[in-house]
Amino acid sequence: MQQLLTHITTYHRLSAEAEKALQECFTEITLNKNELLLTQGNVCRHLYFLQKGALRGFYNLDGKEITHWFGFENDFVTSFHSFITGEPSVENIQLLESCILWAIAKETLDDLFNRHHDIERLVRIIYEKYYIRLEERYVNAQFKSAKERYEELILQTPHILERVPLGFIASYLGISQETLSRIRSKF
Amino acid sequence: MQQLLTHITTYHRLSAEAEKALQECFTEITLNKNELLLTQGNVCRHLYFLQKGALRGFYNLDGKEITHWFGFENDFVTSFHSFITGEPSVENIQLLESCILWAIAKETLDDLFNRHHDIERLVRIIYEKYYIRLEERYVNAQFKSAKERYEELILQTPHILERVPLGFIASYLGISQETLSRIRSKF
DNA sequence: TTTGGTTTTTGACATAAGTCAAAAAATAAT
DNA sequence: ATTATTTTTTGACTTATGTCAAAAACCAAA
Repeated sequence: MQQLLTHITTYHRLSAEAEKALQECFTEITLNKNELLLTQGNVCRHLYFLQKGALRGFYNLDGKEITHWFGFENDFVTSFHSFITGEPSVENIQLLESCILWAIAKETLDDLFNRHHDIERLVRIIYEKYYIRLEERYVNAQFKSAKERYEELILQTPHILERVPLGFIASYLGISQETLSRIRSKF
Repeated sequence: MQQLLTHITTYHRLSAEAEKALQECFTEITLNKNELLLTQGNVCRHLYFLQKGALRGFYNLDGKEITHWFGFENDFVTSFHSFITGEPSVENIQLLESCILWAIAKETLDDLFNRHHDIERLVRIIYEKYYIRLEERYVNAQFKSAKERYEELILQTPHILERVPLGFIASYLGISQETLSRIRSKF
């Protein structure tokens, strides 16, 4: 919990009361490797803070699993579309390692927003940062070669190679595993 | 201005006072076709609401212009990264048609946030919707073929073909103009 | 260790998309 | 209308990446 509180100060400093209220609204969850935090078809009613571990978001397309994001320490994770719209999720969230997570339900968060302007500001600022991150990913996906995308990924998340199977990384990069292997072989 | 006020109610209904305050903070701007709303290297200090017209965001890469987004009626536009971080923009915003815009400066918006929780909520909700949109674009960019991306674009923005030269559309789709032409020729 | 399973790499070939050059079509200017 | 300019299409060829199959490397138990 302390880690979550410390982490959010990198975005915005909360008042003591807001911090206390926030603290009371998160619940600790631990799950084991390969377990699913969310299964497609279900509504994702929670936002999670990933304290320790790694996970991936993936969906099924023509019988193949497409990994479209990874989560690591200090990431906020959820099936965003489902969480916001309340519609069933098209994606699954699977643990790549055993994880410690902190969960908050959407209604609880909305309630916090009503009680503490400060917390809504915090989330507004977090959204801004996450939006910028996604914009960067979008530009990479659309306008860079497979090799460039791979190099960019290693730069951004150097630890990823030791923690995530190459098959998932290839999928995330939008290339076949064979192509990724060949890119890697040419140092 | 009325169009802006009406449009934001599709996201969140403001109190009368908040609406009044908001109204006073936007300034009307009209610009002609081909003019630049923002030039790379400059900090983008404003958020704009596009009442009428069309524009594009593009940046230069190896001497080529990469169009990475379009704006149309009722879109909020800015160089988001620059607007949020205060760093010089890497992108340009150019008018594809003569436009009517409403501008608000970042400090003015921050001031509104302090005075009206309600307006910060509105923006938080707008961010959520724009994030979801961008996620969809990302998935298209990364995991779909050029043909699929084109079909998706036509579905989302049917009017785009009459308003935007194919060269810009090809760039936006991340393909060469020749490839786009060939996709189109096979109906 | 040895075995069995998973993950990663390699090879041969197929396909999607890019590049360069030129023609054709559409638009704008005289 | 006629010419000039820009936009779009077509053709020939190249390159990046995908697919399928098999081999190799790696890992985890027994």
